[in-house]
Amino acid sequence: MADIARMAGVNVSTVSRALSGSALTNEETRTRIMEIAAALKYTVNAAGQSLRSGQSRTIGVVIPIDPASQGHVSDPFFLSLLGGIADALTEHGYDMLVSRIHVDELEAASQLSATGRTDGVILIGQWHHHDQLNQIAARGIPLVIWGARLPYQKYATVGTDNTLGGELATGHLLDQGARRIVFLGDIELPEYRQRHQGYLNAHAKRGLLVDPSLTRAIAFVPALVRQEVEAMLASKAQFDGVFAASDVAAMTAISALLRAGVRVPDDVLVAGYDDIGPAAYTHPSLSTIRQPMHEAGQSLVAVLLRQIKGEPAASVVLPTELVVRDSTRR
Amino acid sequence: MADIARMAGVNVSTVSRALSGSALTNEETRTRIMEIAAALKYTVNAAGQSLRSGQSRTIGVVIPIDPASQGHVSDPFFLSLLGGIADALTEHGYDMLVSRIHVDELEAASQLSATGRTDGVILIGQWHHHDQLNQIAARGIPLVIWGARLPYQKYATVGTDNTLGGELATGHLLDQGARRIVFLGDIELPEYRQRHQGYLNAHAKRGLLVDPSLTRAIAFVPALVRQEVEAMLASKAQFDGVFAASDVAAMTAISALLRAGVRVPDDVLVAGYDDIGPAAYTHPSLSTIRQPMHEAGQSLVAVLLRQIKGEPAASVVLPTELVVRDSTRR
DNA sequence: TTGAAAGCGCTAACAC
DNA sequence: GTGTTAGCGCTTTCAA
Repeated sequence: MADIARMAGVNVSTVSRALSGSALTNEETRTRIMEIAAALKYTVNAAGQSLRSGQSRTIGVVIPIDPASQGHVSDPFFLSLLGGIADALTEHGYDMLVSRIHVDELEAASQLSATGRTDGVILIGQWHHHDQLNQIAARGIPLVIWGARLPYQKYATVGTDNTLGGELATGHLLDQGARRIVFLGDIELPEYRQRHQGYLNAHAKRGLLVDPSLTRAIAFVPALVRQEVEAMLASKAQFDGVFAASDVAAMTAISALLRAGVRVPDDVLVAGYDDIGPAAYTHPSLSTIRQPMHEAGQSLVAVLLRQIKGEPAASVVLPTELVVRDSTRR
Repeated sequence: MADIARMAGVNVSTVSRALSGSALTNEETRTRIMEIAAALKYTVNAAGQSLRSGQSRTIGVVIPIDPASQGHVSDPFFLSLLGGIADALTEHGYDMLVSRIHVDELEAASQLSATGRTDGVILIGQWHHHDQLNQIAARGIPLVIWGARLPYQKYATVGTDNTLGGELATGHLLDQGARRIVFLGDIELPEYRQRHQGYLNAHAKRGLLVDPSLTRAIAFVPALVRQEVEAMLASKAQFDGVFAASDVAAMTAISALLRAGVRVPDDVLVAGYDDIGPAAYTHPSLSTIRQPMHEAGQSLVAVLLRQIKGEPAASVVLPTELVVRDSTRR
C-alpha cells in the first residue's frame, strides 16, 4: 500500500480510502490509485484489515458431527444448504469458514468468534443442546441455528414449520388411503420430534388412532434404516405407509421395501422430508416436504448479519409445502 | 495478552511463547500463564497472529460452479470429499475456507492466497482450465487439484486412476455379458475423458469393437441424464449395459430405465463411479469404482502442506478398485 | 479532499 | 528462560 501511495504521490490513508470506496475521495485520485493497484496486482491484506477494523468479514458455518453416524454426514441436504448459505454470503461480501464440530463440543463453535476468525456463526442443527446454545447466545456471540423453533430459546433459528410439514405429509398419506403409517426419525432431536408431532396431529384431526409401535425412533444412518425396515418386515408388522423424516431415509426405506418384494406405492405409500434433488429422479419419484434451500441460506445470513449490526434478530419460519410425486400415488 | 502478562508478572513475549507451546519456556511459568488465560477465557486473536506471522493457518477449498448445472453442485460426492478434507485439515490445525467460484473465474481462487486469507488452495476438479491452473501454479501459490493427472501439468493433482477405473468398470460389464455398453459422461472434462479412455481400452483388450454412437457426452444434471436415457429408449437404440462416469448419473439412469419398464440388471447392466454412500443402499445396489474419500482428503492436505513448507510436491494417484453389487449381477 | 500519526494484537530477533 | 522492542498492513481520528 505504501508503494502505491508513493507511486500515486499521495498518502497511504488516501490509498486506503480509495480502495475501500470511501465517499471522501476525489474521483480522479481514486481512478489513478485503482489503476496503479491493478497494475501491481495488489490486493489488500486481510489480516491487516481485520486486525485494525475488528471485523473478519467471514462467517463460520458449523456442521456438527454426529457420533451415531460415525462422523459421516453425507446427506445431500447439507450440501444444498451449504450451497444456499455460500451464495448468500457471497452476495454480502462475506467468506465462509466451514468447521465440523463434534455435537458434544459445541463450545468450540464460540471459539471461532472469540478468536476473531469469524464475525458470527451459523450452526446446522440444534441437536440435543438447547441449553448450551442458549449460553453461547447469551454471551453475545452472533449466532443463528438451522433448526426448530423451541420455547425459551435465546438464539435465533431459521427452518421450516416442522410440525406443519409432518402434518401435511402424514395427512396426505392418510388421504391417499394409508391407515397404518410408520414414522422413521430420531424423535430425540427437536426437528424430528416436531415432525412426529405433526404426524400425531394429522391422525388426531381425522379422528384416527395412532399405533405407537409404528413410531421407530432411529438415527438416519442408511444401514440402520435398512435394518429397521427389514426387521419390521420380518416381524410381519402391518403397515401400508411410511413417513420418513428425511428424504435419504425415505429412499433407503423404499429400496429396502423393493428388495423385499414390497411394491411402492402399490403396497406401501412412502413420503419423505427435505425435497433434495434426487427426490424427483429416483424410481418411484418421492413425495416429500420441500425445504427451500436457497431461501434458507438467504434467511440464515440475513438474520445473522442483522445480529452482527447489533439489531435484535427474530427467528424465521420458511414456507413449508407438500410436493406430491409417484411414491404416494396409486 | 498484556493483561495476562501483568497478572502473571511476566512480559507479553513470555505469554506468547507459553501459549504457542514454545520450547523456550519454563514449565512452571507456562502452566501459570495457561491457568490465567483459561480463567480469563482468553483466546489469541487470529488477525494479529496472522498479520505478524504471515500465515493464516487456513486453507481455501474451491468448489467450482458449473453453469451447465445452474450453479447447483449437489452431488453427495462433493460433500464426502469436503468432509475428508475437513478432517485432514483439522488434524493439522488448519481451518477450511470454502468458496464457490464460477468455473470461468478461477483467477479468483488465487485471490484467496493473494490477500493472505489462506495459505494455500485446494481446487475440486480441473474442468477445462488446464492452462489457467498452470499459470496460477507458476505464480508460486500453493495449489492442489482434485482431478486427473495430465501431461505438462505444473500443478499437483490427487485423484484415482481414472483410466484404470473406466477400464475396470467396463471390463466387468463386458465380462458379465454386456456387449453394447452406453457411456455417460462429459468427455470434455479430463477425468471423464480418461474414464472414457478406459472404456475404450477394456473393449480393445478383449478384441471388441465400440459403437461410437453409444458414447453420450452429457453433463451430469439429473434432468439431462434422464432425458438422454429416455431419448435412447425412444429411438430404440440397442444396449445392454451402461457405464455412467458418476454414481449420481448411474442412479438417475437406473431410475429412468426402471420407469420405462426396462429391468436392471436383468435387461441392462449398470455401473457407476465414485462409490457414494447411497450406492450400497439403493435398489438395485450399484456396482461402481470406489474413490476413497478419506484418503483423498488426507492426500490433498498432505501434498498442499508440503508445498506450503516449500518442498516440491508430487501428485498422488489413489487406489482404484471395483466394487461389485447387484446392478451388474444376474 | 488529503495528510500525519497512532495503534489494532501479536511474534521474533536480539539482548541479557 | 525471560525482557525489550520493532513492526507486520491496515484504518481512522484529528488536523489542515
